[in-house]
Amino acid sequence: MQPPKQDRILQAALTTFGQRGFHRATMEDIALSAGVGKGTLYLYFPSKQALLEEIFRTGLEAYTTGLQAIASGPGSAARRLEEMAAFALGFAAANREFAGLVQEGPVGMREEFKRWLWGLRGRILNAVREVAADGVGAGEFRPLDPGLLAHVFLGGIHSLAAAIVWDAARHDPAATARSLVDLILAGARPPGRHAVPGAGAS
Amino acid sequence: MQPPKQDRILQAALTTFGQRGFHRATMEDIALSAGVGKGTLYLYFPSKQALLEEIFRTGLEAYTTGLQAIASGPGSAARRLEEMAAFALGFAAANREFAGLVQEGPVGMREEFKRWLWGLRGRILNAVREVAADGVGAGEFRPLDPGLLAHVFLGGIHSLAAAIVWDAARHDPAATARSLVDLILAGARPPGRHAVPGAGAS
Amino acid sequence: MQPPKQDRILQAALTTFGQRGFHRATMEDIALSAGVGKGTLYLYFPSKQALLEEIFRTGLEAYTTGLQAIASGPGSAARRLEEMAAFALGFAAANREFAGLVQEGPVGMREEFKRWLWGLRGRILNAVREVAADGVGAGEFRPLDPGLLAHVFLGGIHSLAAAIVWDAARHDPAATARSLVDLILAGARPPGRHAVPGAGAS
Amino acid sequence: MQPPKQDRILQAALTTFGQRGFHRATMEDIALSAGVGKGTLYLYFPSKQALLEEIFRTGLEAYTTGLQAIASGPGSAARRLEEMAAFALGFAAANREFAGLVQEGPVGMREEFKRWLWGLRGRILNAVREVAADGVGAGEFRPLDPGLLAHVFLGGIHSLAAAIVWDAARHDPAATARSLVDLILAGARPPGRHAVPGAGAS
DNA sequence: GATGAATGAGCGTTCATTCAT
DNA sequence: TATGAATGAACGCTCATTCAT
Repeated sequence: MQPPKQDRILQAALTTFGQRGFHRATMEDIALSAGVGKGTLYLYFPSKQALLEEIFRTGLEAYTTGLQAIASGPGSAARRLEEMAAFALGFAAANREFAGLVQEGPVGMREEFKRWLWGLRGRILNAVREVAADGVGAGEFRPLDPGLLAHVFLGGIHSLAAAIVWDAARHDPAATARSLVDLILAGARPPGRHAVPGAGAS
Repeated sequence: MQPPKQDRILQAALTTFGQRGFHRATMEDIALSAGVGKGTLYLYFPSKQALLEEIFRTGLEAYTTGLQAIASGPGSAARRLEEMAAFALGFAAANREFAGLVQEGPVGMREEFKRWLWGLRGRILNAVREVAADGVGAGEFRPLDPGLLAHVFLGGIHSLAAAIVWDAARHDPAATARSLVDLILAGARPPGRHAVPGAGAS
Repeated sequence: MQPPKQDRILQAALTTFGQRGFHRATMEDIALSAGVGKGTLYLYFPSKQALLEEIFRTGLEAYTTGLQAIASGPGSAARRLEEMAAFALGFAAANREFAGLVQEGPVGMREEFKRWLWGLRGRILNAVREVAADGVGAGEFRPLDPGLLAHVFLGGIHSLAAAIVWDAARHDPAATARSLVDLILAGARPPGRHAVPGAGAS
Repeated sequence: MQPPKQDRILQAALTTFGQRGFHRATMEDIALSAGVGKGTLYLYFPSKQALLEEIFRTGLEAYTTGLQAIASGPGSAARRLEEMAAFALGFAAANREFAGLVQEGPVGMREEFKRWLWGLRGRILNAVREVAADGVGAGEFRPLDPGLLAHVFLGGIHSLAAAIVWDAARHDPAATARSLVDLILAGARPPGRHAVPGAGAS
């Protein structure tokens, strides 16, 4: 009962949405879990939708901001990628309920909010893209499509995050991040073997 | 009115679920879209849930089977990865509505069906993992964690697929697949530069 | 498949109504049980209601007619009452499904049909009433309200019939009829004891 | 709006079920009649079924308890029978709607509840049976089957009650009860006339 | 502010009935 | 005559939201 009521409600909503899914969760469930009356929810949030959106907004904003801060921070491109990966995986591990909810997808959201989500996704992709472009500019990376690297990097992270959420197994975000970045930087081919032009189309 | 009624209904359901989301779509919407009476839906599918699950089952089974066939087919590991990427991106491009629906996530599905989905996901990851292991065994790839490669590979593909679905822009699956695989195989570092132990902390 | 189709349908409807109750029985159930197509039912009966009413009509008409025949037949009043009781109990025992259905009551019947039923009930009460009046007129019975005797007589029979239907136990209609009539004719008091005016207030 | 809402709803349900029959009555009808919203019904009763069962339970429990109290009370057997008859007929007259509903039969009830009803019926029959057995034991009645007397007694009462419900005519429960019991006690035969052995089978 | 009783729009599902074959 | 695929009106029930206290 110590945290301000608004936070208690958000936490209760997060838990409830996570457990039962957005549509199966009722406002009564949430009120019960928050230890407040049903009507009280509406003093702090105008609707069930708004509750969900607020959770998404707050959580994803923190996630995005964290990634952007690292992206625009100091260090080599490789170093920053590794930090971003560690941050993202650590975020998922530290916020399983939230991560699970996000994986349920943009269920029943207003079109407008879906666009905001898509924009956010773009901001994250952009952050990675810029790091990649930095790397290319600095000669740290070979010339490559920064956008493609962003998809592979983030896609890999989110796939791993999904596994973390589902398996409930312990993972070491830092170690996983190191391996992931190593794979992406060094590639799968053995050192010394060069790509043969046109090899892919043989 | 030519395609058999069951297919008309599935198609209508796919479209309606895709446009409005599972929960907002009503059986009446679907019936209208299929050009049949509401009761007719129940002659072919026992419930709204079943309709959704049938769509997922059919589509994802085809997707998974396609990937598995390539994975266990002939060709070098690199070659197979490229074909799988091309197949996956082509599948998403050719089935935008379905791909979009899948991205909505397992909304409101029975726990049992969620487990089936998760198992399917495992089968797909496994297919990639095996190709990766083949590559490592044949010396085509350096020693690496096949599971990690699977996450990076599939994560990258699904991230690109999401972009394809949203942007409605034209993409060339084959070309994108080539670039993607090239990046993963060769890595982001310039050729000749080797990973320096501890380089990430420069 | 030998009995004419109309009878097969009626029999199937009787069984199905009896097993599931009128509202829970579906026309499909009945068609299945009769071994005909659903549409065929409507060639013989205009509606589900009509099917039920026809069953009631046929069965109750036979019941009523049987009772009336005995009532207006030969024999002493006591003798006729005994025959009527035996007939009624035998009818219930021989037509359990039908008797059970009747005990479910006039479920969902049109007001018009309910009136017909009520009229039928009146005809049966009248038949007994006339026998009672005969008995009084002939000095076989003491002066009494024939209508009251009709209620007691039929009420007793129907209460016993309900027990027969529910218990599925074997009963001997003739013996039960004899006991029933004996009780009603001789009364519960020991022979020789006369009703003492005001005795009830002792 | 004065009686507590639960009672208003029960009353409205009783009336509506009585007028339209259980299956034709809709929850909306009932809500309208009770002057509350449709959803409100579900705050007090979990389902339409439950509403019906509650009506039956409450009413029949009162009826049964009343009869049992008289049966196990003081007084001669004859006296108690008369009081029970008066109570039963008075109950029907005072609760016409309820009595009519009961006569509709156990429509659409769960098998479990039907068994409860049947058990209740057994309790009532038993109450009468015990009074009859008392009478026999005390020499007040001649040796007779108490169960048979119970069927005749209750059957007669319920037949009369049905007439009361349908006719909407004024009846005097006490007087009718007196006549009924007199008939059953003294029998239909003129005083002094004894049953001739074998007469029934002549 | 806080509550929870009350509301009623909305939806999945059933099934008697129709009608093209 | 016989069929059963197709229909859509009808209804029980849920739950987000409101508002009197």
